[in-house]
Amino acid sequence: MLSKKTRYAFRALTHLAENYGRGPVLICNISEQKNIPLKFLENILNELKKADLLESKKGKGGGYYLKVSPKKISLATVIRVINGPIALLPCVSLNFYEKCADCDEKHCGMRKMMTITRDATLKILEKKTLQDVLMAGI
Amino acid sequence: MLSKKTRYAFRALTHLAENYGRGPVLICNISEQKNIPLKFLENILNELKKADLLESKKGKGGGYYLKVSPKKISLATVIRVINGPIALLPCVSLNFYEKCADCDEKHCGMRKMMTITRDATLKILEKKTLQDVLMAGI
DNA sequence: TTAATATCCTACCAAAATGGTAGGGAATTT
DNA sequence: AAATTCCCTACCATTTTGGTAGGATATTAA
Repeated sequence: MLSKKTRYAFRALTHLAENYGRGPVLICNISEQKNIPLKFLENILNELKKADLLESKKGKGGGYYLKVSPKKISLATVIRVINGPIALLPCVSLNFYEKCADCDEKHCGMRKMMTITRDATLKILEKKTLQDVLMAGI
Repeated sequence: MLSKKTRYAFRALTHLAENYGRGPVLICNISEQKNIPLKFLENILNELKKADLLESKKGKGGGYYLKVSPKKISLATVIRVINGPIALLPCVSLNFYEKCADCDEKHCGMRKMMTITRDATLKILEKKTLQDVLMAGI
């Protein structure tokens, strides 16, 4: 399951996607309109910025905005930044790989099943973008 | 990610699958051979029993054994019993559904994306069984 | 009928993750 | 220099995770 934080992140990002190309949006506006605790949102947006998905401006007229088009931000990317691994086992994760303690990876049945599962999941999550979320929401 | 408990459950179940049809297996045997903390394993097996995947016998010659063939136990079933929901959002879960706080389900883009994702994931996890895990491990 | 063998049940516990809050610092604009 | 806005560090309560302890209960065999 995605954490509450990740769901907040998606809500904030779709708001920024709706305002793509119209300049910075204030944290407090997103917070109010999307009903996300202000201080919590602050650090979510900051993490997304550090992950190079957002850009920010300080001072009057400042705020946050998407660094690239909503078409170029996949759901997989967002999930990885805020939620962590997408795979069901660390030993089949592409971005957060960790070796298993006891198993021989060449002959581990679970690993093979989880690899197939990961591929099926990623096929969707890598392809679908913030743009798709917007379009599907109309 | 699957919890450690869920991974223990799968390891225990594959052991029981290997011994399917040969009578009960002792908890302590599974614990030793699969390197799972004994007391923790006790309650994992018990949960699997309550979920109707296992049967048990007390006293000498007792132990645990699969209630049905490894071919009939899907990975999805095991995950749901020990790990919980498979879907990425409660509002798209088939077995653990919960309504979202703020969204109108008919017009929620995220919900639609997560439904597609769930279907892709379940297509694998519902079809693959303990038997497949055994076969893939050879 | 008693001892041995196994599972079953309840309760507890430490460590980590989750979902925040508080308060001030630093950059930018007017 | 004042106002605005993001940025950073630290803290905190609650829940989840990953166990452990100890005895109760059922079954079998002598």
